[in-house]
Amino acid sequence: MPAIRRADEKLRDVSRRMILDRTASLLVRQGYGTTSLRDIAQACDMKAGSLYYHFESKDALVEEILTEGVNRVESAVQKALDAMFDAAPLDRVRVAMEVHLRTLHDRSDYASAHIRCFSHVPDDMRRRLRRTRRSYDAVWAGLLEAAQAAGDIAADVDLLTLRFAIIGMLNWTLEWRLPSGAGPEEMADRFYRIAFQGACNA
Amino acid sequence: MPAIRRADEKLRDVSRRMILDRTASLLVRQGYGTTSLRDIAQACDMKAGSLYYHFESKDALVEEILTEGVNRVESAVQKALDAMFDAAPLDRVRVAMEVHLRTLHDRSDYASAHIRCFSHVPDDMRRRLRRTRRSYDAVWAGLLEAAQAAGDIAADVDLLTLRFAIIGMLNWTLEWRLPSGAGPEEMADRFYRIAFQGACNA
DNA sequence: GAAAAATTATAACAGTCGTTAGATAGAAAA
DNA sequence: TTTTCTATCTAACGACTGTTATAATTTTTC
Repeated sequence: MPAIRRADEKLRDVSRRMILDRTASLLVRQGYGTTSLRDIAQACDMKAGSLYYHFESKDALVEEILTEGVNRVESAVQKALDAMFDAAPLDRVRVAMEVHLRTLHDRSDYASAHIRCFSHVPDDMRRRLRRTRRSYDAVWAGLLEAAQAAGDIAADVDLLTLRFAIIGMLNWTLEWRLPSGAGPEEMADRFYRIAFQGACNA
Repeated sequence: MPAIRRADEKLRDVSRRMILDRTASLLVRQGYGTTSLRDIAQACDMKAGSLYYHFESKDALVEEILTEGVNRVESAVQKALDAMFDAAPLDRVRVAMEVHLRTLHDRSDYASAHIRCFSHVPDDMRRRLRRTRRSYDAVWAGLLEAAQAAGDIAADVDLLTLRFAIIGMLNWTLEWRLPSGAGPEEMADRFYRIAFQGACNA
């Protein structure tokens, strides 16, 4: 189907990836229940039945996307943190915010699809996704605990609430269009400034 | 249908309100596309066709719920602000956060349904909902401008970003279960402390 | 009580849903 | 070329969708 293709990658993998990509985009815009297999097939220049050569069901296709959504964010953040393992705790938090936000707004829609569709997906799928999330949650819990242990975060700040606040700020950006001129990194820095130094005059 | 009913309220209005309430609850849990009229009817101990006596279409029913969702939050916040019109700008912000969060987590699901379903609703409905949102956005813009004009918010803090951050923190609480023991008001206070004084040691 | 009005149920419509089995085309291997 | 495997299409299945016209029922009015 694609005109140009590296010799070492199978058509199978290319089509599979295309289906995943375009389905993710549809999921972001239309949601889980409103996106039909025929919608997906049309976006891939295919027929609905052909999708079953690559995926055993609609839910299997969706679940793979949403799972990859979390995993992409987690591995991007983890990679950035590993490259600065000896930095100051709060710097690590700031970088994690930047990478999280950048991954959310990059060209692919996997992470956005996860955020947009998570709560409306069938119960058993959501249960499995929740397990996948937990690993990423632990990354953040560790980051904030380290910063508080180092005395950089005030002792009376509840870390769970702080984590809610940070992730909420970042993920909620999907609901707005970011101010033109301010990329994800710039926005993340502004959020960092608000959450850690506060919006008030010091 | 309901066993007990005040003498001065019409059966029509009671049924209509019940349909709205229960549909809102379904929308929160299942989303727009996955909630069928037969689901709704069953939740109301009715048949799907009977819903058309009260609403001219599924979308009309949904739109009324989502619109009321914003309006409830706005009027609750506005009412609280009117009762403290001469308070310090930041106190007004803190109270707005509390009322917003409390309305989001009260027994009715209108505001939650709006937040959960907004992005997956048909395009024309979403356009109209966006107009409704604008009025509430203006309330927040005014609140923050006043606080910055009074010198309570640092001059170099971008107010649009701050608004994103605050609304994002508050609305994202729908995706977690709030820490047991901390009600909406307590959580709002913690968020206020984070956003305005910062999580760092001063 | 009967008559009128308001509210819900019934049953079907055309269309779409996820899914499947089998046919078909294309590329790779022989 | 012939054969074999890969990838997609076709056409249909039963179930479900929003919606409608009409009938039945309940509630209110007299």
